[in-house]
Amino acid sequence: MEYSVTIRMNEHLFLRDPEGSELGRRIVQQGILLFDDIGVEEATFKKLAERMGTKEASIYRYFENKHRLLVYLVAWYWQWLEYQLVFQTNNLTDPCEKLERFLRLILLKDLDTASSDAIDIHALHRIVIRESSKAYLTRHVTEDNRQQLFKPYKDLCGRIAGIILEYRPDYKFARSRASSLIETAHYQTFFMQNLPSLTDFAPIASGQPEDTTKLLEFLRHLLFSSLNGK
Amino acid sequence: MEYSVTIRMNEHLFLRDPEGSELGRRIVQQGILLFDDIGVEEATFKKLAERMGTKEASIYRYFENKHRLLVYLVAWYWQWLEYQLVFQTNNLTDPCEKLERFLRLILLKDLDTASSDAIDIHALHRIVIRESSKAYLTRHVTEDNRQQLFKPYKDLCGRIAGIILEYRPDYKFARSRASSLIETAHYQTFFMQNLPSLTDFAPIASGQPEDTTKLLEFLRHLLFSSLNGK
DNA sequence: TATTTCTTGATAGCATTACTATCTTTTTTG
DNA sequence: CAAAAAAGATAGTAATGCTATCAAGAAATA
Repeated sequence: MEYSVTIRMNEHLFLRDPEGSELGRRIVQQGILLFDDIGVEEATFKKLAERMGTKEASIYRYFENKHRLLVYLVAWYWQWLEYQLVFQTNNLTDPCEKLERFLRLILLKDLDTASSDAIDIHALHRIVIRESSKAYLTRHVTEDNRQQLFKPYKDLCGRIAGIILEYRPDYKFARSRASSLIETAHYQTFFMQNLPSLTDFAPIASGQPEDTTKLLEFLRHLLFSSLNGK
Repeated sequence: MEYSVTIRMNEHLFLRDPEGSELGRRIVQQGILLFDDIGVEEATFKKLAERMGTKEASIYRYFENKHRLLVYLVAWYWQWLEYQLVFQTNNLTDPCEKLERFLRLILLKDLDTASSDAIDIHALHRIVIRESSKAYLTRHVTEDNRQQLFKPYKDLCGRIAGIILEYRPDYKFARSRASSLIETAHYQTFFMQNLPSLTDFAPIASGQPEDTTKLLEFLRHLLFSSLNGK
């Protein structure tokens, strides 16, 4: 699986391109680990700097603030995911199969964990589940949106909507269906792990690596029942 | 419609019961207006105190912090909604009709806006859409959950799941279906208003009172296609 | 009615956060 | 090698998120 693709990011996401220097790359890499460890809320640039052996001010040269770093990471994730989708489906013709591939992808199933890259994709995935909605649930969505910060997410949704329309050209809710699918995957994962009584996927034993098989089945059921309905 | 029902709240949600004093009630009432005006992120107890003509310290006597106030408001909303659901469906026998009622309820459709109560339910609804997921998307979910802070949400989901099972006793995902329905209603509303390209409900003209008719149709379609599927 | 208790007001203070500014040293690059 | 750019180091500041204390007024109780 191709991890080390250089993903070109929107310039509004940063002050100085973190891909352009060793320090920048470490900010991203360690930022992911910090956010995953203690959560975005508890994280500060000071703590990140200490963890990295650098100074707060240096990080501020790359990212305007913590929120922008989060938006950057989430955008990176969506671009990465879209790339994976394209890569995994470009030899497929059946839209049904493409959707199935995507379902597995958003749950990060069957992914070779040998991350050659500096990015810990599983940590990033956990951040996306817990924190990504905070990237847009703010007062400045409109402004951020104007700066195209959510373009990667919209692009991905657009692509899924496209596959849905390949499958059912007359489906009326392709975009809402796509965004619902993604969001549902995320908070159902969160609920399963943290508020299991809101789901039907209670873990067999606590401490067990959680089983996404039933969740996948649920998502598949939801998606295809809506697309196959009269 | 009964607004002025006294809703009994979990004691862990506050330090001193806000229902028990005039000041307390004003904190809740004005808290809703402040959160709605400037968002939870921008809100502080200092600003709330200034707005109310009281002191920061007085508010701290009622609520541990801003987050707890948010959790309180959201819990209140869920209890209110469950009450409305019970009230509106206790004379119905058809589970299908009950679900239809609920769909309209989560969108706050056909509600007599003559709020006799001090609580501005529309403002609270907007807060729930924008901020409620932040009530549980934290590092201390587990602890908060142990204190039963999310019980109202779980109770409501449980009730919806119950209706689903009335309708389809063999449905395997009643709880996930219920929580998905609620969450989908919320962020699709948010997307419709803020990131419309993620939905199929683009407003006809900006500034127009947004039309939830198509969203309602979408939710109905999603719900019943999954329940009626083979 | 007197008194104790409870509630709120008023003021102060403190550690942390979220930056900004400046200056020096190191590294890169033309 | 010179000039420019990046990073390190140190300081500082306004706002945030509290906690503490004490006095005044209101309410409950003896």
